[in-house]
Amino acid sequence: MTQGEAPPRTPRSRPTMREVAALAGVAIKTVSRVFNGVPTVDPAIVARVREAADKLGYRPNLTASSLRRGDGRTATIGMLVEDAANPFSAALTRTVENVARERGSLVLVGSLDEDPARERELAQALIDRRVDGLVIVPAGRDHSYLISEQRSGTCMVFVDREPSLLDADAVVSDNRQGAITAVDHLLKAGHRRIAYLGDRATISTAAQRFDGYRHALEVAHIAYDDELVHHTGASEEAAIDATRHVLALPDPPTALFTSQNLVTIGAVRALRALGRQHSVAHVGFDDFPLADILSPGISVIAQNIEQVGKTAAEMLFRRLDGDESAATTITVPTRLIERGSGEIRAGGHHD
Amino acid sequence: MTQGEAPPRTPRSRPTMREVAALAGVAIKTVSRVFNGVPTVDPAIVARVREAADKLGYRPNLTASSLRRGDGRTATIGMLVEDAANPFSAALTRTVENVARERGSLVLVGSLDEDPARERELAQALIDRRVDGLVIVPAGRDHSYLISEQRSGTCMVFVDREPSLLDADAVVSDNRQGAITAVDHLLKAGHRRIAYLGDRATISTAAQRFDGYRHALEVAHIAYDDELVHHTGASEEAAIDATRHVLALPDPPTALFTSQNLVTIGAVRALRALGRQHSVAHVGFDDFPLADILSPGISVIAQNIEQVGKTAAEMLFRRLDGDESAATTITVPTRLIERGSGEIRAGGHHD
DNA sequence: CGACGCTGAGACAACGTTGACTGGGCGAGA
DNA sequence: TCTCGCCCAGTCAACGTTGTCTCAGCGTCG
Repeated sequence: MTQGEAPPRTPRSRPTMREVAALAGVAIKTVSRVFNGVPTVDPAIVARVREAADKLGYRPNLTASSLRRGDGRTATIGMLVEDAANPFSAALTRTVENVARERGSLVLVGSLDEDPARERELAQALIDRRVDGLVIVPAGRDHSYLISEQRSGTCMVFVDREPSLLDADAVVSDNRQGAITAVDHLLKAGHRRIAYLGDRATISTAAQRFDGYRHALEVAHIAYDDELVHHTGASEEAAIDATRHVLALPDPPTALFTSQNLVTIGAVRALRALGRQHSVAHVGFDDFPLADILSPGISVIAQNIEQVGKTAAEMLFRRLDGDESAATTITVPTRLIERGSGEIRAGGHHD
Repeated sequence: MTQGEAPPRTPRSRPTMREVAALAGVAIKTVSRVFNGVPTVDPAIVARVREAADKLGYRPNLTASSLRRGDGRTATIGMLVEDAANPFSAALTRTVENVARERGSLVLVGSLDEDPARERELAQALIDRRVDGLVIVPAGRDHSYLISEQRSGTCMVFVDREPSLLDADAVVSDNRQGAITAVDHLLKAGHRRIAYLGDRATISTAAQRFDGYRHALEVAHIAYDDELVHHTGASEEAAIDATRHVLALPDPPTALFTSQNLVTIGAVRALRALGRQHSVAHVGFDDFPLADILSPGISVIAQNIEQVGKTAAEMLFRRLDGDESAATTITVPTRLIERGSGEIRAGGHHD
């Protein structure tokens, strides 16, 4: 099998309006009118054009169309998330996609892996493709590079974390209040030594949750103890180590507050490995699948991801529709889900 | 606040090469050369152009570029999955994105929700945006509508399920062999009555897994019993019902083979609700997070999603690079992960 | 019967960019 | 000194589409 044999290996490239027009015996502009649903075309000609288009397998070229069109819209929005594979990002992507679909738009996704350089690169790549707008879960702490894009008319909404050095819309969860709720819940169960295990404090959401933790302790007149606090980064292994470490202290915590998904799961693993899952109370930030099926079930502060994503996408499209009002940050409340682990009382077992 | 106040609300539209050229005092083509890294430009002019571009916040318009360019490539590929939010699709998307990124491409995603009409619509939407290629986890059973697109030069690779009525590349997991392995494993543990709970049999992967189940039983000379088989669809609730139902039979199964993720989780829930999780053996198809942390841990047939996604993306890019060889289907092996639930012996408890 | 308005279709240019070609300046070799 | 060729930047047209304008045909009304 060398190369010669394929006989009807057709033109190799996509048919254009010109070819459809030629086949239908009309002007190219008429084909354009047909595909844009302009009503002032003779039905007989519409039929002829459609037939010719079908025969050729013609599909309009939206990139050419958007280039020529007045508004230059591409009916495509960009979405930058931490990692398309993680459940939080995936759920967010899906809700944004749903809103976009209603508006006839598609979504270009990119994963940042918490790398600010990647954020810049991918944001540029999206802008170079002239997406109509951007939904960003930012990795970096300096978004001034987007100022000129914003001025050039690219709409953008930040999600989960607010923009820095840039004035733009944002939709975030109430991280601080969520953390306060979690810690209050543990305090109510009688705990006085509550450990904090969380992501790196440079990540703004982690910082807010940590702030909530400190605030709740302060209100309860409990002295802050550095030994009970570990900013581990988002990794199960590190969380396992940190959990083991705090539980091995001379005066160990009776309760854990873990402020991020993977940290929560690491803590769950460590507690089970130590056989302490029924004696150490535990509330995690972020819900996760099967949290209810473990024993004890893991109590969590759940974010309303659907509402966050939906709100963000709707904000973006409102901007695209011409809303010029001042940039806002919308805060979406979290809620506590009691499943057992957070209800273990100090100095005793859960029922 | 009516409308008049914003003072330097600049041009509102993006600067073009023309404007950069004007500011730098060169021809538009020279700007083009600079941004394309053509070496035959005086370094002093390069610097002047770059400076002008920076001052204006110029970013090249890739859609215009790809329109004019010979190959018409958009450096964008399309990816259609079942649901961007589910872990399988999300993991797949991410591996494809990784390969695409190396090639300077971005990924447009769309969720099909098992709806063939949506598959068509979204495939068309992607093609209308002139993606360079398509990675599809198909929802429908008739892909002939893609024949003309394929002939027009759009490359496509099917993932997880093979194309029907279309000759195209595919990358799939070895569903049948995986199911055989699962059932064999249960047979080895002494089980003779093994229930099958799975997705609708119209879904090809489900059909293949069911086929593996039947084959393994046949080889073991175990009569097929219709009562032990439920094609529930991919829903936890339905799986819970089906599990309860088979376990309530006069001659109930001693082991379950669940052929899909949500079905597996439903079965897990049902077994726990009945307190039977330590007496009924269980192997699921598809791994899921925290399967190891349950007790017993859930034994599964794990797909190698990363390899599937990577292989598919690489195939696609090989086609884009001009590979014209005949369409192939690549089968990626699965592997059994023993965690406890699948090792429960017939008529007894696991160690 | 002629001017007028309306309907429906084509001609032309332009969106932002790049491929193909042109042309001026300059150094080298005859 | 003249010519040839090279280097570098510019001109022009085109990618596939649509906005704007034009124009032919036809029915209407004074």
